Amino acid sequence: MADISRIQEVITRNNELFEELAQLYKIFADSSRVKILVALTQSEMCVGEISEFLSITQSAVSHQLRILKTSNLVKCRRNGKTIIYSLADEHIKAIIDCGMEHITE
Amino acid sequence: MADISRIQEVITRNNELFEELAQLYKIFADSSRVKILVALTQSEMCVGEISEFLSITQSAVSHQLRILKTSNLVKCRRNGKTIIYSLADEHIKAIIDCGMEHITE
DNA sequence: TGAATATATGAACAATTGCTCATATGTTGA
DNA sequence: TCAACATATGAGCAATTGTTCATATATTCA
Repeated sequence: MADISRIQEVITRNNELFEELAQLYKIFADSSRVKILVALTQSEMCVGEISEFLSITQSAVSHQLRILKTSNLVKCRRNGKTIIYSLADEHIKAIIDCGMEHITE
Repeated sequence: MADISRIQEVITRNNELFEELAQLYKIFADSSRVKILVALTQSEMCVGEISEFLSITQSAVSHQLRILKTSNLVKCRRNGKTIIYSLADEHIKAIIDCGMEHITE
């Protein structure tokens, strides 16, 4: 039996942290974005390639990539006419693996 | 440089798995639910206690707890008039910690 | 320079979501 | 049995979201 009011205080004090945490999970909370991120754990890719295997329009992919980029989960570089996306850091794979472990238990 | 069509095939074949993964993250994608889950990592609690420190109505908490329960993230038991909620398993803390690590890097 | 190709952006819309309000259900103790 | 308390549920609503369509921007190459 823990002291509830102490827990309450911790939650309240770190309120913004938990808002931010929810915000992070919100990005993983869409299957298109999850599939994009999973694909990018294997290899960098351009928009057209992603669009093709997700069976959604180029526009939709572009919108999702913008969300991922704004959240610093992916980065991109231009290569001629195409723009190549890749994961921004290694944490992302860890987060995916962590959720995966819960599902496939 | 990996073989894109192989990646595409893996994504397509495991399609439902990624849908399920996104569904899992969707549950963590709300700050009220995150705070509830974090609080429950510290101690089991009844609905009234949760409602109090989240500053949302008992009804809202109840709705969220139903979502958490349906998704098997929390379990509950009755104790007289109150109903006491606790985490369903230890994975949940792991998922939270994993996201937290990304934020506080 | 201008057509072709690749990507980004904005508006619009349907679907989903989290909340509140009102009320129902369930439990206790007098 | 009935009032008081704790929790659950359903309807309704505003806000957010993911997509498509149309169009803008950027790059290459003839």
